[in-house]
Amino acid sequence: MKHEIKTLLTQAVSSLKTRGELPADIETNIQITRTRDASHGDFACNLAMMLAKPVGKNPREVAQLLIDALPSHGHIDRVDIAGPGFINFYVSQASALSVINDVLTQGDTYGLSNIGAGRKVQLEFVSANPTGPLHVGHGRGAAYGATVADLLEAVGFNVHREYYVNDAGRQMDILGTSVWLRYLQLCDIDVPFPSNAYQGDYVNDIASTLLAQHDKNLVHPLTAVMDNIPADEPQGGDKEQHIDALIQRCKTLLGDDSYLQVFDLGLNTILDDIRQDLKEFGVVYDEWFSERSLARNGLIKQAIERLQKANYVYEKEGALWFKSTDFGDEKDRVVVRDNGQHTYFASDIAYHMDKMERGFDRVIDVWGADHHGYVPRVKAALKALGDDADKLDVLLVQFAVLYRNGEKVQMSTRSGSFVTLRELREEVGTDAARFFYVMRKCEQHMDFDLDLAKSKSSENPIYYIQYAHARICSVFRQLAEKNIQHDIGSGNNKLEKLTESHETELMVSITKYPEIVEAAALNEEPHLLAHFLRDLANELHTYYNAHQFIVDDENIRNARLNLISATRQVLCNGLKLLGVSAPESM
RNA sequence: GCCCCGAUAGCUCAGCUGGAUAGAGCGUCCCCCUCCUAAGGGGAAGGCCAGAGGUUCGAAUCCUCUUCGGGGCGCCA
Repeated sequence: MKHEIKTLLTQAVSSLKTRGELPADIETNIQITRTRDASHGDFACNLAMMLAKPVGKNPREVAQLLIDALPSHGHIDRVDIAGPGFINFYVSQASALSVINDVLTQGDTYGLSNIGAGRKVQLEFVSANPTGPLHVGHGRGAAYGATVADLLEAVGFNVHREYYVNDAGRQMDILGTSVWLRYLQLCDIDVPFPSNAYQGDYVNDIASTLLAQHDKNLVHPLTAVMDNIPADEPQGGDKEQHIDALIQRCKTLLGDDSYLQVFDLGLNTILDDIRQDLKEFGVVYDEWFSERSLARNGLIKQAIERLQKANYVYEKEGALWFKSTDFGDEKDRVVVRDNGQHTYFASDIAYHMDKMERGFDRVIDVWGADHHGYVPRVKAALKALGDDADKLDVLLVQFAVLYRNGEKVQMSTRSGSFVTLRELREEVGTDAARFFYVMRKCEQHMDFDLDLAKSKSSENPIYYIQYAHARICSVFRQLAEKNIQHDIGSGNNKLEKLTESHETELMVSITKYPEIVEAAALNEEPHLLAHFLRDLANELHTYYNAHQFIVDDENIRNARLNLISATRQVLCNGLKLLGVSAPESM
């Protein structure tokens, strides 16, 4: 309807232009909005006020010109000028009622559209280092990314969901070494555990598996392990030097093959856990992209060579630097260190180069807000490579700060004292977690009150929405118990019986649903849908309280049943898009 | 020091990208089940939209500055 009105106005403007009543070169930006107040009709347009000044007439005069030039339309009863020059459109009742049948016939597909026209979008999200279980901070990125992906798919984009696995680098070496040290402890070697190693229990579990697989074949005496290792921080040394020396010692004593086995056991165990965790959270991927594969396939080398060829790389103090300042970054960045190792940034350049080569129309990265400083250099690299950096959008998700008993929960992966996503799901349930995470705009800091989310009381908006859905299902169960048939066809013929204000409001909301899905998808703002569903549930509950559905008059009964059945369908479709279940009873 | 995000009811947040009288939930107070789930509904109170300028027919929304929060700025990953 919105689009139809816009078309009508566009026609009006062009006919006024050809008749010379509007200057031919004037620019129009036609915005149709839904009115907040029913007394202003159903839709409003501010075009007349925007044209008033350039045309040199008062807004109400312009509005009258536009209305006179407006082609007639079967579904519009009346067009008024109101206030300072708004043009208000009144939609016919028949048109308003028709939405109910639309929903009932379209079912699961109501709200879907094809605005994306099959364009390929790649969405990379979570991509947490596989050095430990996902924590609640990752949960927000997971819920947000998955929902944006589903929304984009709902409006017709071809979405490719991807997880970038950081299976290379120092953090992973620390993990491998942590596993080995725990393994030594299991083998009664009294080796001190570094303060900078991964402290979590899961490291012990992996070490147990290692012991089961290799018996004591990977054991080395304490003296060999600790010989000449610089002191750890608690002993007055440097924790970084301490762990790095241990990593080297681990590699030397085990040899390449055995080291890789320990490393891969840690990596795969944790990755499997992450995969399972996300799956249970309703988050699935099309691809798990390995960072190590970049080097293996020569992509990093290729990326750096391309940058060199384009003359954006120079050598300084033994390292290779990328001239990102040529593209607006604050300082140049190292891509290959003086020890010959490429930096993480070099991997990222290669990864993004590869994304571009895979032919996506659009590439979206969902990152934690702490990585915001990283955006300019990645975009700079893409520009330097000659790619279209505008194809890349980085969505920054702010941290979720947890509160327990009114106090901030401190989180640290290293110390092992964090709340995992799995714990959160077990405490509050997947539905509530998914919903809570996307209830806020992603750039909004979020206070996640664990106690509140845990409490299974009416305070939880997700229960409120699910309850509305279950309530409707319950009505139909009652109907069946009373042996009354719901005649959809007859209800559809008697929709004009739906004259109560509650009913009209419900219909308007249902009509809005496709617009909400569209806006939520195109703006990457799932919270719009979350809020819409809350409002829709509220209208349903209000209606439920004010009127009986199972009444003696079968015309009214069937019409009302059609309306609540359509409402149920919209609630169900919306919840599904948010990754939340729609229970039939509660 | 530089950069990003935020500031709206007592609390947690919306506000459709500049529109008509700024909205929800929670909390507080009052009311509603002989009736399809009271896990619900209705009503009341509660606001200098952080502050000051600017842009225009019109600003919570856009721009600048100030104040106050949160986060980030490595040859770490």
